[in-house]
Amino acid sequence: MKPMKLVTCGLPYANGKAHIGHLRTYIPADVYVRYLRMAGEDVIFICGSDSHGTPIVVNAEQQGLEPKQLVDIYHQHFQEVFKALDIEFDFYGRTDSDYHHTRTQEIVNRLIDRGYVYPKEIELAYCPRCERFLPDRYVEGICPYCGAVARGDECDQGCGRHLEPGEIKEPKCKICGSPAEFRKQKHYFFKLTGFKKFLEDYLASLRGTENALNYARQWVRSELKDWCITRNLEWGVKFPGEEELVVYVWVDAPIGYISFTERACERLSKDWKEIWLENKAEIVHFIGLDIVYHHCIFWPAMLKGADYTLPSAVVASGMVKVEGKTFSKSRGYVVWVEDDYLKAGFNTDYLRYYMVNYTSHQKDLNFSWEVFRDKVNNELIATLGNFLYRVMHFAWKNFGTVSMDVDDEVLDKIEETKEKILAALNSWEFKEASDAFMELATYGNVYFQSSKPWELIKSDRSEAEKAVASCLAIARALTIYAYPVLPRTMKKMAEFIGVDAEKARLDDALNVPEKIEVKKPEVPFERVDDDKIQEMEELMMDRIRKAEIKERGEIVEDKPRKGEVSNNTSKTGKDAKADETDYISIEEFQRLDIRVGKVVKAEKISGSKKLLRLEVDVGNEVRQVVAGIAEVYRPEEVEGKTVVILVNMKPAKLMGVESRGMILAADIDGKPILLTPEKGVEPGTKVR
RNA sequence: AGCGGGGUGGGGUAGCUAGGUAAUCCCGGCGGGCUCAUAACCCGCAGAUCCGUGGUUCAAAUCCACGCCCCGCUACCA
Repeated sequence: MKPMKLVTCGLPYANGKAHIGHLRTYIPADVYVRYLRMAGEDVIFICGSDSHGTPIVVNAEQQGLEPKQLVDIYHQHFQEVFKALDIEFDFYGRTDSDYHHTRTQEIVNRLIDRGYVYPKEIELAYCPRCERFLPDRYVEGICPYCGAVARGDECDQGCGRHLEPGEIKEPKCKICGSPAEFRKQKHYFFKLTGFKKFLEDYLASLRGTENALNYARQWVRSELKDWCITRNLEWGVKFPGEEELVVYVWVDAPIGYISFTERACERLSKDWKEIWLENKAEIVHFIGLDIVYHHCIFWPAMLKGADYTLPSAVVASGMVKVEGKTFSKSRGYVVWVEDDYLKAGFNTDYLRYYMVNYTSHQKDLNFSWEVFRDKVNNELIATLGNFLYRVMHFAWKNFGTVSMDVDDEVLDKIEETKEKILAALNSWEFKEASDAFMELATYGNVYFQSSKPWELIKSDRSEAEKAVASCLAIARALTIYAYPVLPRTMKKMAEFIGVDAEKARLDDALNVPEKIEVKKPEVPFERVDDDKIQEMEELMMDRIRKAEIKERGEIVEDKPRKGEVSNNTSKTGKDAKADETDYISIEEFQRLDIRVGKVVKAEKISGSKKLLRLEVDVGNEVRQVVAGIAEVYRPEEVEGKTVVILVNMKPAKLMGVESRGMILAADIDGKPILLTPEKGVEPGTKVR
């Protein structure tokens, strides 16, 4: 009998809404669990909200809430989002629950009893006004080495040097802005240094994705430091014997994997001790790349110290980019799951497919609305959906019930697909798994196309039925194989041919019944139309623009500082270049004939995504100009607009259309924003 | 700065840990076929000096060195 499997996902921090970056971990994990179950494995799948830590306390305070109330909000939010996306945990807990506190204290006590914890006095930043000790990220001051504005622990914007506590000059509380001071405090440390040898051996045998393992191995090879595991906070798990201290969140958060397992096991009538104490299960952690060292270093050392079962695999997903840019909430490069995606009403299977199929689990995933549209329309619909529908529809219309005399070659192909999926899962390559069923769908389309049942039906009904039977067997296999990725749609499609996808096993794809009764099918997927995508892009552009404006305000303040430090940063290259800019004379500038123009007509250039053909009134004439603004502006938006145009631009032909002039625009990451005069100005007015 | 991961046709992506006929797949472009199917399906064509420079080898996208560029992480934010 195969060992039980426990699959966990990194706990979302209950301090903000779910975004697309979260899904990069949760969707593949859910897909993995669904596949395992279909392969006949016994799996427990758990997760929960990470409720503790300073940011939650601060954020709650700023909103006039108790920490628990804030956690309530996001705990609820995440559960709703997961439900909407068919991410189904056996148990979804929260770390501010009693049972979790109990388990955490039990483990911390074990570590203390075994001599892995010792007290030590350290200096910490304290804000007298907030009456709170400040984590380094909440301390701002001046770097003693280069004079740049720095964070408590690191000169993050200047020389990059690591700062020891107390080293920073003029420390200020980032929350209230008042001066901070340093105070001596007794804290407790975990003897991580004693686990170096253990970790080296452990990491040599730990399974998982290379991105995580390589990173962790490297980390252990370098010098390990003991780990401070207490904080001066009210909110959290009390440290045994110290009323003033709580356990550091990164100690208690992973213990959630244990405490949530306990609760899940209660529901499932299983024994959690078999998993966490008796080493009778495989433990697989799905995490984001940013928390590798917690899961591959601190966490195993703690488990080892407390004599709990060690994880057998750590699977780390790559980063998420948005429209090609680094994911950033503050800069607007973010897709919110609820406010953006769900609100727009897209089928949730589309996003599941995108998250799984875009690229290897370890690599960076770029989310772009255009790619989203293309993947849905050209892959899910054109290849998979179309095949399912054309086959079912044809079978229903012409036969109703089909005798399943299936081509052996087809059965082989179905078997082969299953093998590919299983192999892919084994190496955590979910794209490969989903590519495997997409390939089967293409194979089905080719089979249908080349056997021409629509012709055969007129001459040889039984031959036609054979062809349809083989295609139906493929369609049936597809509803099963694709179910973990596209549960909603595949469940629906499976019903038309009498399959219960939720209960099916992968092996069932080959157990073809003698007859299949086909019900009138519905179209599996709705197309994603361009207008909707444009709407989503505009929503994002708007957000990015607003973020830009906000950031610009900040940059202005930052300027003097940047000048000061530019000599000893690695970024000097760019700055130096800026200083050496070739100046142009006023005469040279005057050679530019820049005028205000009015767009009298605008239309798309067929075959081009970026270009619009404009007719612009520049005062003495109407010019034809081709502008690369179609990605951001629709023709009807541009018509009537007053713009700024370089009139004596050398004429050029773009996509075969002559352009006499250039419309000026601000450039935000390659997206143009048209310039327009601040007051009403007649076309032809010179710009100087 | 250190460490880790990358740089492959117009865009995206596979292969590179076990080096061997100049390379996968999806969009997009072009041409053809089909009409059962959601302008969906099928077939074919065009298009890559596989970041650069050296080196190892009979043979390198694939191994080694140096360089350039992008990204992530660096333990008291989670």
